[in-house]
Amino acid sequence: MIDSILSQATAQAVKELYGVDFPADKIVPQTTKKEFEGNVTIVVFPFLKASHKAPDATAQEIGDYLASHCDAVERFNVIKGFLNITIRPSFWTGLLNQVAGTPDYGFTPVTDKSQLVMIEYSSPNTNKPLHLGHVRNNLLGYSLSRIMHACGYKVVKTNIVNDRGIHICKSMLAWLKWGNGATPQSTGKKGDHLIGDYYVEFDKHYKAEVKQLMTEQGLSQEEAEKQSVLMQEAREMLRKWEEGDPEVRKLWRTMNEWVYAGFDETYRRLGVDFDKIYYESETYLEGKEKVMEGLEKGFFYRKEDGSVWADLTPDGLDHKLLLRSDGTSVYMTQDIGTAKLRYQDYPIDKMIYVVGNEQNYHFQVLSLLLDKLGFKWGKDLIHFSYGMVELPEGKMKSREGTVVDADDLMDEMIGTARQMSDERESLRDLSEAEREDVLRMVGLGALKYFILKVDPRKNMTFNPKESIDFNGNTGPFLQYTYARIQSILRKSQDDVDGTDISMVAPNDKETALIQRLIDFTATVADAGKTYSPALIANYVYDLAKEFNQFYHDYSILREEDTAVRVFRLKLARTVGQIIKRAVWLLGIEVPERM
RNA sequence: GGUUCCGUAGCUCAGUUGGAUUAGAGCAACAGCCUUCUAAGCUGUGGGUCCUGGGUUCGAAUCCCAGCGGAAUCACCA
Repeated sequence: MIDSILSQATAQAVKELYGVDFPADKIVPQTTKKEFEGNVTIVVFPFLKASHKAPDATAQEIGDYLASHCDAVERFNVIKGFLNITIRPSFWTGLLNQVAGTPDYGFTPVTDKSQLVMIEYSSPNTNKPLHLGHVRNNLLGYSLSRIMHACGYKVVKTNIVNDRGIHICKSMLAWLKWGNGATPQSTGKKGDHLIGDYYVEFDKHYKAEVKQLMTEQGLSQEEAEKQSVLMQEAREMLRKWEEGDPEVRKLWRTMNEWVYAGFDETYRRLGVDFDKIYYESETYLEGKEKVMEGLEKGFFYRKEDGSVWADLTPDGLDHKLLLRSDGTSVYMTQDIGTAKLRYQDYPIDKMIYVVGNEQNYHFQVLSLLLDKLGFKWGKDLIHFSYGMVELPEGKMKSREGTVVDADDLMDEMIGTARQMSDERESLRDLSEAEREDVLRMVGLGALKYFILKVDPRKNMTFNPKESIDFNGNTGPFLQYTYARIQSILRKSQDDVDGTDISMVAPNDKETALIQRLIDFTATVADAGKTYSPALIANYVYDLAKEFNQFYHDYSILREEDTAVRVFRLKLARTVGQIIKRAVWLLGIEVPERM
């Protein structure tokens, strides 16, 4: 806001002084460094070619022009090529009023004309419970959906559940053999964990069998794996499933229901949800038709053995298999199929897939294929690719039992929040239920912020022993700042909105805070353009940090001048509002006290 | 080997549409601050060849090239 006024005015100055048209949007004013006087800085080096003068002389001339032509500018100083501008006090209070008075500040409204973006995330397999890697996926996807919404898109959150295939058959087989009819009810276990246990059980017996074959019959590992009775039984089960064998289908349906009940609980606790869920069992045959269509149109070709391929060498990629020689589909074919269904269901303008970076190549190929097949959003599909979550000793490995389970992790986070709050007074007068709610918000806030503040592209390290912090650059710090602000507001007697504050001259800390509040709009827009929850996270931390410093340096309630007191209250309240809005974009809740 | 991504403090990470003698936070370490608006906070100290070497220019952690190190991927797996 202040930025655009200044860049417009500067462009005007350059035109009038030097007769050169310089695009205003190329002029990006910056916040003045703390060591120098002023609020906003314009770097004049880019204008030197137009002015044919030394940097400081150019800055001086532009400064003079701005001082006489732009109301917002009170005074300025020049250091080398840097023009530091001090904004008029009344302008600041006006800006604060504007931010405070805009209920949807920073967000672009969604209208009938808005584009529709579909975001696919989560996409679990139904043979094991969610772990830390899924948590990263879910939190990123959900936050992204809110950011896109804030940027004015209609958003459809979707989940494609991988509910069929050999992995589920393994669990089913193990359950039949060693389960003794165990159910979530009979064991008291969450359904997804129960099924996960049988998946592990299968793997254990399978490994033992292979080992036995190798030692007793002297087979190579490859041969042993081929001869494994257990694996053959699992394959047999998959074939029966595909034939629609009623027994197998019934068991499959029952066990999947258990898993879904478990997933639903995990999703609910994580605070994520979906608008539309697709099941692979319902979509995996769909892609075939599209591929055949592409074959007829000559986009693809058929090999002698009957398999269908796409030649992507003109695009710098390889040949890609689309249909096996037996006519069955592969992963890529399925993704084409779900794309088709989705496009039937929704008028998609933009598609975002939140999927780990191990599938970068897959999505490069998918984008080309969808484009060839005539999906208008295919070419520009976004693969929101994120890095893995690693443990200090390396990757998580289910075989070695080093997987960090999502449910356990959430329990631990809430447990830690409970421990820390036991030492505190501030929650004493709340009811048991209210207190638990706060602990839940804080524990999950810590987890969510920990994951979202990191650049998604990077692999991140999670150390279970040191666990996630609650101090410093963390979710609880943001929540604490918000709760502290609410506490001040509860204690204030002033009529915040009915008092005139236009004559207040803000100090440096206050102008810095107001500037940061204004920046929220640009930050949200940037986050939407670059698909980056981390941008929001780091923005809101800076804001909260700045407020806490202000809080310690200047009293608010004890300030004697009413106008100044009210101005500060309003500032604090607005900071609170923006923190709440910003962390909402991350899927983090804020408690009124903590 | 091909392609893509990453490399910043002891650790976890910001900063990358090029900007200010001094590259920022947090954690960990050390020293302070609770009769005072919530100490999950604030202040200070120590800690860096921004992987290396070139180049581009008024100016490079940021852009380009080469190299080194790490990750992912290159299946009739998903």
